[in-house]
Amino acid sequence: MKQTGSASSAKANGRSGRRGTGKVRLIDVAKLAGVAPITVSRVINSPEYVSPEMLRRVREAIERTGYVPNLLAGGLASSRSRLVAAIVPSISSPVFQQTLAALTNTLAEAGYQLMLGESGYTESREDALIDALMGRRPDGIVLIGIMRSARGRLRLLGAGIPVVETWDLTPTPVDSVVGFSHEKIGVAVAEYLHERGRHRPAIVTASDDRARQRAKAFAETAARLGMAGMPTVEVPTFFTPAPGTLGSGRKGLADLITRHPHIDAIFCSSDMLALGVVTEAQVRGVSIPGRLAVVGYGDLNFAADAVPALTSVSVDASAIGRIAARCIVDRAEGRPAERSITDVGFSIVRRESA
Amino acid sequence: MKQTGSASSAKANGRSGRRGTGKVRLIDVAKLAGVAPITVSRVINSPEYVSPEMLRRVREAIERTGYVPNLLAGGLASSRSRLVAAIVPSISSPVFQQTLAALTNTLAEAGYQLMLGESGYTESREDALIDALMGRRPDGIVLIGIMRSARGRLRLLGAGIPVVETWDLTPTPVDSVVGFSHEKIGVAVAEYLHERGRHRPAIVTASDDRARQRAKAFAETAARLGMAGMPTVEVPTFFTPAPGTLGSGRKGLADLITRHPHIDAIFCSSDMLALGVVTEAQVRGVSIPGRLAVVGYGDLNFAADAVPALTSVSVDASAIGRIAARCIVDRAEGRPAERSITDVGFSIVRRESA
DNA sequence: ATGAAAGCGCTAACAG
DNA sequence: CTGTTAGCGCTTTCAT
Repeated sequence: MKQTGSASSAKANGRSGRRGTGKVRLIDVAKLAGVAPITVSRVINSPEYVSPEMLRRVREAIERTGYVPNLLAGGLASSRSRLVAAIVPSISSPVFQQTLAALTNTLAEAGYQLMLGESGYTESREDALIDALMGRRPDGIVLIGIMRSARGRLRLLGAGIPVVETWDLTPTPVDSVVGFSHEKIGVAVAEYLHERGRHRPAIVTASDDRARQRAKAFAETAARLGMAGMPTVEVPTFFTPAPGTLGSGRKGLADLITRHPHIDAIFCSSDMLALGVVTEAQVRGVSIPGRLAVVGYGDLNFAADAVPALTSVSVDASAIGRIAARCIVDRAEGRPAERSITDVGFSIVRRESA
Repeated sequence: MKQTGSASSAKANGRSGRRGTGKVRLIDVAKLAGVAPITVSRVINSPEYVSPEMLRRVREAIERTGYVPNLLAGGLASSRSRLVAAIVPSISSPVFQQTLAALTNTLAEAGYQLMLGESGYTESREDALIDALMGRRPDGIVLIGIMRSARGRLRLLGAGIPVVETWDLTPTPVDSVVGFSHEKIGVAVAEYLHERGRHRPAIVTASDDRARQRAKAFAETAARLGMAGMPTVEVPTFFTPAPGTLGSGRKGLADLITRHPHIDAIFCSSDMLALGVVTEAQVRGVSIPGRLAVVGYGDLNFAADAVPALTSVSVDASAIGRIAARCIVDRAEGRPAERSITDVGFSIVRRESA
């Protein structure tokens, strides 16, 4: 008959055990402080339940041993990994960086770490990524964009953890969503240009989902307002692979102005594209905003200082990250999430280009 | 006398245990396949040791149960978390994005996940971050930049895991380093401009470590070459907080040209700053490259398409990420790292602006 | 090629 | 407020 004994005290000191990292463990700290392991655990995770004297003693022992808790073990024991997964379509896309930064930092403050995955705008990679990340038992998952694949939705739902979709709105989030309406942006920009007397709009857009939503709403609204001459004429559109670059913006204007010399406004799916359009316009001697109005999207940090300064759709990318992080942390700590759909809105920042 | 029994088989099915996630476990798969748990483990982690028939049976069971291995548990048992930590000074700094993307993807291919932390260019945050990340027992850690704080170096060394410092070179890496010499860049750019007959150079630079290294080497070389008129005259320099923006580039030129009207070349610490300088030059009617040569850094995707196209220092940011990832994976899997110092070099891409 | 036993380092549950 | 006990779900070691 084997005695389990105090499994952990079996070979407390030294690495005589099966394997082990040879590092300081919780039990080593407990020994030094002359307390039970669980007390050390409490000092770390719920100091409010520990007497000041004990706190002092244990903390000194932690200090002296240089103990760093093994969160893998803690996570396994508590079913709370304090890990949050994020799936980003493109890490190098500048619009998402602020969200990512806010996410990382807000989570870090709460003791959570972000795991990053890049899906590259394709559903299959996204699904594979979800599986890989799920194995880590994250306490939550943040998606840039909304989950369209049915299989992905099921897997997320099945995980039973908070899921936050972002940068978009949907009436049917997997769990919760924080973003804004790309459709409304398209409508608003079309109206903005219409009010300023533009009648022949065009579009330069990257071909990702959300950019297309904005373009579609823009085109429809333009048609509705009779901007294209008559409701059925299509708004000339130049597509380019995501993410948009200055170069593709230049190509966009070159293409559009050749095929449709009378356009007087362009809605770009990113500020980088808009900067490209502006650049090409300068090269061709097309005056902005005189002959051509240009509206960008993202209100990136160069928009205000470009010449002419870019009118752009501004979105609070940091807020999206912060709110998503709070949403997950709240839920993970047992607090109910405030609401499942958060619209952070947007605004059109009027500058010289339109 | 307690029997430990088969700890795991105690309450195989259902959540009658202490807690637990109610999810499918390895043992559930084993039961369904009628094999020992370890066999399922082998099918997943070392299929080469399992017979084809067994492989088939177990894989079917995995499929039918929808089993997703708990890597937290696996990591604890094997002391290999398959997690890699990355510390970035600034997530939103465009130069690092490609490295981050390459890192994430190369690691993901090898079954590793990246955990992200942002240090914000300060040593104290960096140290705190290291502690937080170490608790996760990563199999490796990647730093953008080199570790200067002594405390940080010690903690990294003490962790006993591969550490890769990047985006710089040092003869004394904590472990290994993959980057390039910022000093050489400064020298090379100064020589480049000198060869093209520029004699009154200036600098617009962000005030981060690496940018300052480039600026310093540039200034020293310029002085050595007699570019500043005589060896002791300082090269006019405009500093701006990192990261550099288009706006600060414009301010930089405005400031420099007011105080030093005769400058004929500017070395910028980023392409965004260079774009700002170019923009401001256009506004002021300063011809580029006629009166003023401008060199950027980063060779970002807009450099080639700007007007005038930006001459820039090109660095293979993706290679840094890929090599760093391989370095870590190799070491983690027991293969020896190829070498501890990798210089990926750089090149000056000659375009219109200089 | 497969299996049994024994933990990895920590925390939840329940006492006192 | 502190301690005891029993695992969390997996993999290593050693045996067959």
